Amino acid sequence: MKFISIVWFRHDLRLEDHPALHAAVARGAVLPVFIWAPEEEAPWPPGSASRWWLHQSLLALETDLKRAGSRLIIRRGPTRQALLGLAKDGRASAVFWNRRYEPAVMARDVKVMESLRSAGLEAESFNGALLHEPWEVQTKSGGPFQVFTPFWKTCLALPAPPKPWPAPRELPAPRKWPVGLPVEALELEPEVNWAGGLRASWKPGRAGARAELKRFLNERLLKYDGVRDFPSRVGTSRLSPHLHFGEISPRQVWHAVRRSATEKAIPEERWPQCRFLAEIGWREFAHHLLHHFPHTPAQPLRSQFAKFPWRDEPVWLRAWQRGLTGFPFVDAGMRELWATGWMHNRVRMVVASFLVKHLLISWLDGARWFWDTLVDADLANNTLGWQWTAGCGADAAPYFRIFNPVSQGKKFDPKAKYIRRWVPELAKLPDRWIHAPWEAPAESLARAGVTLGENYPKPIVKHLIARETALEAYRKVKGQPHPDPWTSSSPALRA
DNA sequence: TTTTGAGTTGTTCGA
DNA sequence: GTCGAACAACTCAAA
Repeated sequence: MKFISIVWFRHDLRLEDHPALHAAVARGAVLPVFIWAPEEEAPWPPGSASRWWLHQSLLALETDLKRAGSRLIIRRGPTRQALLGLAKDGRASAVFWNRRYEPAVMARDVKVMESLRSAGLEAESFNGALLHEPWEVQTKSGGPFQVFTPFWKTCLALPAPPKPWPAPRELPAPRKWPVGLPVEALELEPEVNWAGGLRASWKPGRAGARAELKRFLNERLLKYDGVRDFPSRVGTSRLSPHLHFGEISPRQVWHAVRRSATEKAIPEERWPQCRFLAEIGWREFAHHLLHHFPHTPAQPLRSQFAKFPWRDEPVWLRAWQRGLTGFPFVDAGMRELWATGWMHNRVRMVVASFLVKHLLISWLDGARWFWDTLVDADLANNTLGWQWTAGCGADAAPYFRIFNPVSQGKKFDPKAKYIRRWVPELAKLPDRWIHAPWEAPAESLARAGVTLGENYPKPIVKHLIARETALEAYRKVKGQPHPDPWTSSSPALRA
C-alpha cells in the first residue's frame, strides 16, 4: 500500500525549500491541501489586502502544483475536521506542515496535532519560515532578547541556516483525489473592485517572488544603503509580502544574498553587516518577540504604557487613513498604502509617528489599519513596528524622537517626486513650498491651483504644539517631573 | 550581585 | 549654514 501524506499549506505557498513537502515526498505520495479558517486566527484574521494576495497566491500555487503533476485541494475549516476528513477521503496516514508563530495559530496547531495523533495519524511540524526558531536564540542566562543588536549578533554566531532544498521535480500523486473547492469559492477577492492598484503593483506567487529577488540582487543590493530611504525610488527589496506568505523563504534569501555578495567580490567579513540582511534579522527578531511575549499584539510590552492617555479622535483617525492630514509627505504615504497595499519603510515610520505622537491616537488603531490595508500585513512585524514607533515596545524609539513630517519629506523626497505622485492636487506647487503648503505665499498657491481647505486640507495639527503635547504626555507616562514647573500646563499632575 | 557599556531609522537649539 | 549637544534617563545583556 502506498504511503500518502497530507501537506498542509499555510504561510509557505511555494515548492522550494519547503521542509514539510520535502518530508512528505521522502515518504511517498503527496496530498497538498489548503484550509480556509479565518475565524481560527481571531482577533487577527487576514485583512482585505491580505485576502486579495492570498487569492492570487493560491492560484499561482495551484499552477505550480499542476506542473509538478499534482493538485491543490482546498477546503473550509474548522481545520481539525477538515484535516481528519481529508485524511479519510484521501487515505492519508500523515499530516505535515511548516510552523507559524501567531499566538492564536500556535494554540490552534497544538490542538490540531493532538487530534490528528489521537486519531492514529502521524503529524509533524517543521521550520519553514525562520532562519532560527524563536526558542533557539537565547541570552546567556537562557531568556529571550529584547534588544535587536545582541539578538542579531547571537543569530549570526549560530551555525548558518541550512541551504535551501530545490523544489521536487515531481510530486507523486495519491491514487484517488479527494474533492475540494475552487479558489474562487473562498470569496477572498473584494466585492467592490478596489484591487486595480494592487494588481498593477504586484505579482503574487513563487515566480513573482523569485523574479523580485533576482531584480533586487542584480539592481539594488549594492546601492541598498544609499537608496533604501528614498521612497520615490525603488531601493528596497519589495519582498515583504512574498516572505509573509512564504512564497520565498528567508533561507533562500539569505543564501541568495550570500551567493550574490560572493559574485560581486564583497569580502566575506562584510556580508554579515549587510544592512539588508539585518532587515531579515528584524523579521526574525519580530517573530522572537511575538513568540516570547504573545500578549503584545494587543498590549504594550512596557506595561506603564497601558495607562497612556490615547485620544479618541475618529475624525483625525479617518483623515489619517484617507491621506487628508494636510501634511503632504504623510498623506502621500497613506495614499500609496491605499492604492498599492504597501508603503515604503521610511514613510511607514513617518506616518506611524504622526498618528501616535502628533495625533496621540493609539498605536493599536494604526496597527489595525495597516493590518487591513497592507499586502504584507504580518502580526509579528506589525506589532514590533507599531510598538517601536510608539515607544512602548522592545528596543523602542526614545520618546523624544518625534519625526517632523516636513523635514522628513524635505530630506528623503527633496524633489517631491513621491508627494507629486500620490498627492497630485499639489503637483504644480514648486519644490520649495510643496512640503508645507500652508507656508506658501498666496500667489504660489493660486498659480498651482491649490486652495487650502478646499482641494487640499489645512494641516489638522500644528507641528510644534503637537510635539510639545506629546513630549509632556510621554514624560508623564515615564513618571518624570516636568522640567519647568512654572510653565507646566498641568501642575496638578505633579502633586 | 553589581557594574558597565550600549542602544535602527530624529529634532531642535544655540554657538 | 554647519556642528555638537541636549533631549533623559532607562533597560538590557554580559562581564
